Amino acid sequence: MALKHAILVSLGDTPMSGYDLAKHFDESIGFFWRASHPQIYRELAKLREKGLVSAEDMVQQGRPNRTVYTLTDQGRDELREWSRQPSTPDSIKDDFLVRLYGLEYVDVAALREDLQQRMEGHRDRLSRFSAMAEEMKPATVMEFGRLRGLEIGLRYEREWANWCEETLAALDGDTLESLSSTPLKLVK
Amino acid sequence: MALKHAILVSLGDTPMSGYDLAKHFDESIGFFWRASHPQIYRELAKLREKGLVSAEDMVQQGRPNRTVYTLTDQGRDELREWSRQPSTPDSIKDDFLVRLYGLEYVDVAALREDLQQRMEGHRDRLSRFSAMAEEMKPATVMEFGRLRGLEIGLRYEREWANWCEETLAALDGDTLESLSSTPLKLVK
DNA sequence: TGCACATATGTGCATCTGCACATATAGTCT
DNA sequence: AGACTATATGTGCAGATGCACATATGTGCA
Repeated sequence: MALKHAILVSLGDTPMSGYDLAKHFDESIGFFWRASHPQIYRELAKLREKGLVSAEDMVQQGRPNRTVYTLTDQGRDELREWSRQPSTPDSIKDDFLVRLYGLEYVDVAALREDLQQRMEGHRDRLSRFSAMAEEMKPATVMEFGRLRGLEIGLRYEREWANWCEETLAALDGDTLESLSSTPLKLVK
Repeated sequence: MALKHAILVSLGDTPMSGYDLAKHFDESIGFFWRASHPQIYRELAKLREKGLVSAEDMVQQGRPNRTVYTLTDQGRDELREWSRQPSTPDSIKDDFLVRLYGLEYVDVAALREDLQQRMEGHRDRLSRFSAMAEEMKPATVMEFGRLRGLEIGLRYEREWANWCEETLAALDGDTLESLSSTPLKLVK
């Protein structure tokens, strides 16, 4: 469970409110670990109880008050402890690939639409990541790590975008029509 | 939720028991959607109740009896219905990348170990996938879809393996030592 | 005045998921 | 005879997750 740790790391950069964190997850660290705001608020409450973060109420004029959380030394210790455990292997869970796996049972027109959407998403992120990576000149250990993270994100998006394009071309062309539609039988 | 649909598609290939399905998930479709055996048995019970699969008890000699499940026409309809909904965007949840993002707080020796492990895993799967892809000569629509799935899996593993190697080299070299260890401050 | 919107923080509920544990049959190995 | 392995199917529980909904403040706009 890295939501906890993603929050701790984020708060290590700078103290933040739950609201800030939610936005931060939407923008930067969210590529590695997504989280919704209720999830974040709930987790913050737990972290506070355990003393891994400290909380301070900030009065604001013109806007509702905020509770700003700060990483504690205990939180830092927890991060180090956690980093000594082996990471859980990455596991893909992709709706779309399950459809492709069962292509015979699927509405191909809808799949094509979906694929188009995906491709655009991957291209968007690819260009955003490329721009970000070019700006980064790592001067600290942390920045080095983040650039490496950006780098795998970039490659991930690039491969997906290309794959979508190729797959779309194959689906639009006569590839499908040339194939038998007989469901395959697995050998026992 | 594609576990349901991953099961339906699998049963479309050939009727299977829960035990068979669990193995099948470990081997083939599991690259797109992982599932443990309790999860599969529970899901099967639900699918049966809804009439999306039918069940038949098979008496075996020398081994415990099995319940074999078959995809029904209703199940096929459900798959088509499902395929018309847009797929849920793929979301990465990676422990390891969160650590890299918070590199300053992390035990780098442990991270290196972890990275080595990862690289080996990716290389293993890469060579397995390559071998599988070379054997495949798609003759049906279904096989075409599965080859495309294998193709993205292959690229995914290749990029990860390369990235691991590069990152490991950077961590083993003097890259880190040349960097300041001052935690970066984010601009507000 | 009324309404939508951004900020800010939550609760409630249904499911998904992972992990440990339970149970039963039959073959193999020492 | 006892232990181990493979086959086969589950239960129980805790934690993660997603989604809808609730609530409060202040600004801008028609």
